[in-house]
Parts: sequence; structure tokens; C-alpha cells
Amino acid sequence: MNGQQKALMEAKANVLKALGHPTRLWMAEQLADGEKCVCELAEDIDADFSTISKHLSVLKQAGVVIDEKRGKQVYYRLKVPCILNFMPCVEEVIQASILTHIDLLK
Amino acid sequence: MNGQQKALMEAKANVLKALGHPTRLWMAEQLADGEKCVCELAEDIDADFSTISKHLSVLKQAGVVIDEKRGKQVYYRLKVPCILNFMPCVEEVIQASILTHIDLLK
DNA sequence: AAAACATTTGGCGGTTTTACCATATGACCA
DNA sequence: TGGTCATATGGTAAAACCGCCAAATGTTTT
Repeated sequence: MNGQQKALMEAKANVLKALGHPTRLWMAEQLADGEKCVCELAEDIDADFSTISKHLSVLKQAGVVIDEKRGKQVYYRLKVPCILNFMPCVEEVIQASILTHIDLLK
Repeated sequence: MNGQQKALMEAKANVLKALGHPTRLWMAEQLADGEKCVCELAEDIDADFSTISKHLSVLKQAGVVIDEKRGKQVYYRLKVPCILNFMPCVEEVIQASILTHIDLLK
């Protein structure tokens, strides 16, 4: 791995890392149908507003979402919606893990 | 988000988190063409063997890879190859970020 | 059985992440 | 202008993560 490749790997890992937190992943999924303001996202998350804001900031910094202030509220939306396509495969991983677990119990 | 949904989110985030490290992501990509032993993976990684082993353990625990010992060596392979399909979209995110940066400079 | 080899495990210091609290910002409203 | 609402930022303590070293494990070779 040379320097260029390494930098690319870091950049790619960074995107996945941003999605690698339950709250942030959930947020990304919530934005599937379109933009939402912070307050809407916050409704279903049991955490401080500052925590929520920081999670959104991580997603934004990773390039996953973009924000837009309109009036008092800030709206977030997916910048690159294809990340939603990850989910079926991620679920497949989990499914496979569960099956492996069951197998081990036999 | 209820308890069940929360647990699922955690499981899903865990898979993405496992891939959210440059070394681990690189490893996963290396396994695209088929299994490799630890020693083969180690050839191109500048890190202690113990570090490499631990990274593989994280991937395994996340359900991304499985290992098989044959003789003195341990072979790893992708358990659910569809994770490789994430990469084009991840690169798209990076590409979009770069374009945004350039725009901001204007 | 001992030595050599491939990999894993345990432990430790240093860095990063996370979540909360308190406070700041910026926009609308009275 | 002052107040309130929505969100962001700074600080901090606890937890998790990372990479190295040393030592353990299991396997083959001699």
C-alpha cells in the first residue's frame, strides 16, 4: 500500500465509520424519504440535542449529508443516497451471523 | 426507536464500524478474489502481527469474514461478499466531497 | 520431545469517541 | 430591542479504540 492508496483507504474508511454508529445510521435511514430538520430527527432519539447535533456534524463532515438553514430550523438531507443500498447487505451479514450462532448451538 | 429496533441498529452499525478502519477495509477488499492467509495479508501491511490479528478478529466478530485453520496457517475469506458492492458508492461520496471543496474555493 | 513457525491473547500507554452540561449563536417574534 | 426558539460549540469525564510488546497456543518439522 503506497501513500496514495493509503489516503484513499482512509477516506473510504472514514465514510463507513461515520455510518458505524447506531444513532448516525438511524439518522441516515430516516433521511431516505427526504430532508428532515434536526427537531424531527430528535423526536425519536433519546439523547441530548447537543449529542444529536454532533452526530449530524460527523455525518456532514464525512460527506454523507448536507445541511441547509431555513428560518429557525436546519434541514439535513442525504448528499449521496446510494448509501441506503448498503442496508440489505448489512442485514444479510447479520442474518448470516445469527445462523452461524444457531449452528454453533447444535 | 424501541428496544428491538435499537438492537438491530446496533448490529447494523457494528458491521459498518468494523469496515470503518483503513486496515480492515483494505483487508476486506483483499479478500475479494478469495481467501488469503494471515501471512499473505500481512505482507502489505506495515503493522505488528498482533495488530493484524486483532483487526481480523474484529471483522470476524462483526460477521464480515470467517476463518479456517489449515495446517499452520489460518485462512480468512469474506462471509458475505456483497459488502464489496459498497465501494463504488463510498467512492461517490468522496468524489462529491471533493467537488464540494472545489466549489467552496471559488 | 524439542525446535520452529503462524497466529492469537493479554496487557499497557496514548489517542479518539461519546454523551452530557453549560453556554453561545443566529433567526424570528413581541 | 429583548425574548424565545432551534441548533451549534466548548468543555469534561468515562469508555472505547489502537498499536506495540511480551507471552501463550496449536501445528508441523526434526
